[in-house]
Parts: sequence; C-alpha cells; structure tokens
Amino acid sequence: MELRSIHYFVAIAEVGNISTAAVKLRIAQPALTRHIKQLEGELNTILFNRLARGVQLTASGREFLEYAYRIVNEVAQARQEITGLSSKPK
Amino acid sequence: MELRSIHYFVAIAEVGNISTAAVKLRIAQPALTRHIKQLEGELNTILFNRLARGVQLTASGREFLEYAYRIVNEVAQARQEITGLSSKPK
DNA sequence: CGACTTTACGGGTCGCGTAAGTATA
DNA sequence: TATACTTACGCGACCCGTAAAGTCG
Repeated sequence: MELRSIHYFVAIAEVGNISTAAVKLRIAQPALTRHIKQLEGELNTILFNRLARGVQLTASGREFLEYAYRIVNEVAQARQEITGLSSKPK
Repeated sequence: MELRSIHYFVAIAEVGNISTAAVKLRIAQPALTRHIKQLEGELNTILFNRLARGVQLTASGREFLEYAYRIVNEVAQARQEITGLSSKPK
C-alpha cells in the first residue's frame, strides 16, 4: 500500500468516476484503474462498485475513505512541520 | 514521500544503524541509504547524523519519527479494519 | 449504442544489488 | 585500520501510455 495509491483513491472517491479523476491527476485512465485494482487486491476488498456511468463507493470503500483522509492529513502535516523546521535555523 | 520510505526510516531509527536495519528489512544497505537520502531531500531536512558507528536522529528526525509512528499506525489500522470487513460478508 | 472501465502490449524509467570509494574514530 | 555509510554502475522489474476489448444501462 503506497501513499500515491491512497491519494488516487481519494481523488476518484471525490469525483465519482475514474476518467475525470485521471485528467485531474494528470495520468491515463488505465494507470488509475490499475492502481485501484492493486489497492483492492492488497486489502482484499472491493472499494468501488463499477456502474455504467462511473464508480460508487462500497461500504468498505466509505470506511477506507475515512482512514485515507486521516493518513493524507497526517502526512501533509508531517511534511509541513518538518520542512518548516529547516527554515528556522537552529 | 512513500510509505515504504517511512517504514524504512522507522526501522533505522529504532536500530540506530543502517546496516543492521537493512538486514532486518531484507534489502541491501545502499538501497536503504538511498531511500533515506531521498526522504531527506523531499523534506529538505537532515534526519540522521552520520557517526562512525551508525546514525543518530537529529532533532528534526525525532520529530518526524513521531509523525512516522502515527502514520504507520493509521495505515496498519486501516488495513486491518478494511481487510477484516471482507471476511464478514454483508 | 454510448460512456466508462478493463486488458494487452511495448517501451522507458526507476530501484535494486554488487562492487568500489570515502570517512571517522 | 576496521567499521559503517556513500557513490558508481549495469541490469531487471515495474509502471506508464496507447490501443484494443469488454461491460452495462
């Protein structure tokens, strides 16, 4: 499980379809599909129901989304805090 | 910044030297050095002081370690929770 | 049948391990 | 000079994008 995949997952969840998310993320749709598939494989869980007009979070997906937000926030906070330290010399 | 690098960072911090951590992590020392270098590059911060007999956390390193633990825990929790769901069918 | 997702496939890049180099006590 | 970290380098694996195929309302 990698942070990039989590970011991708969040983007798709927010947009509701893979194609649009791919444009936003500046990658091709197939690559995005693969990331999600891999994530689902690692978690052994389906995160999205595939519909004709996009995707929709499953119950597991909704739960994972909460963790995803928490993780992303932690990371952003860490980065900001630590990077900030270097600009305050000693 | 990737989760793997964070795990590696934690392992080194706990052991106090890169070589031993590499053995535990089942990768070669140079690979581990590179991961940490990259992490330091991304954070624009030195995380370890390199000593003759291993490495030691800097102040920034100690701070980052706290975030690292939090992130790793969140991820472990998410994985466990979500993977667990799949075994409880509907 | 139209919009979206998935699979196939070749190509480029990134990361790994081995080996050589550097530094410090 | 012994121990540990770093840099060099060649190779294999992984990931990406394009193109083709599949799926569902």
